[in-house]
Amino acid sequence: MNACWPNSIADRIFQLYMLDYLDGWQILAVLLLPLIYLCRRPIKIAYFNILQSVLKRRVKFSDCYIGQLKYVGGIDISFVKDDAVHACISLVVLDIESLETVFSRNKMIHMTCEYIPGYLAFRETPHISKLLKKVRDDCPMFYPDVLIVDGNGRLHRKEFGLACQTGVTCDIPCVGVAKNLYQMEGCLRDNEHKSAIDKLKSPGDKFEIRNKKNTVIGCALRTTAASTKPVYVSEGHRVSLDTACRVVAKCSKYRVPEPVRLADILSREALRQSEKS
DNA sequence: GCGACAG
DNA sequence: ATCTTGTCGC
Repeated sequence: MNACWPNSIADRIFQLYMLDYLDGWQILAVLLLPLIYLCRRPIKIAYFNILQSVLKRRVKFSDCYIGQLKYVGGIDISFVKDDAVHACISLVVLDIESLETVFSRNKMIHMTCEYIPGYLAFRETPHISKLLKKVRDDCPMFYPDVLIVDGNGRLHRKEFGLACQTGVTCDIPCVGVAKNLYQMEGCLRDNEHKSAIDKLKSPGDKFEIRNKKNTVIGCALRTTAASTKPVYVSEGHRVSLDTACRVVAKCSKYRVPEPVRLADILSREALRQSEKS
């Protein structure tokens, strides 16, 4: 059963309202979101489509940093096996030069929305934005300058995936990193794609991924010498694809960039600890 | 309508 | 997302 109200919804509406992201009708639209979580899948999808297109108008696929890039944040959510509700979300903040953890926080949550491919953001963004807001209030000195989430940004059917929605909702520069290719028309795991992967020889090598409309929406990036399989990097918000790739390449010791990797380890560990007690 | 499908 | 040890190779 997912018949419960997301307790973050008030925060979310307020946040969007304050950022001047929503007019009257759109506020109504977001107010209805918890009700929509209870509806059937086709209704959810129709509604999510509308919200995506509303929020998409705010996304910026260009570099607009304020100040210097110092802290990189990573977000990940881990789940309990056979339990669709209980999960743990972790935020890790690293110094981009030394790659040392300067801050981390995790929190037990319960998911209110099922996973629908293409609409991952509606499942994860409420929790991410809540955690970020808390960090911004409690320890603003460690608030990340750029955030890496594990999920796509612009590399998405509607060019508006998790990283975009998180970036826009929280108004933070955001990069999307996916471990698998999100397949859609014009971008498939076919032989052409596989042969392009084979051409990636050294860390930092990448190739563009294009839309059906021939727009560059993301990159396959080889992060280390050891990993044959690339990660898929795309713009989230307030970063260009070029910058996104540079940030990801810079903080990759292993295939998955450190912030996301450490967040994954931390949230998994926290989940195991809470299971014992 | 059917299949594919980030986490 | 989750289950899951060792093992082969640089």
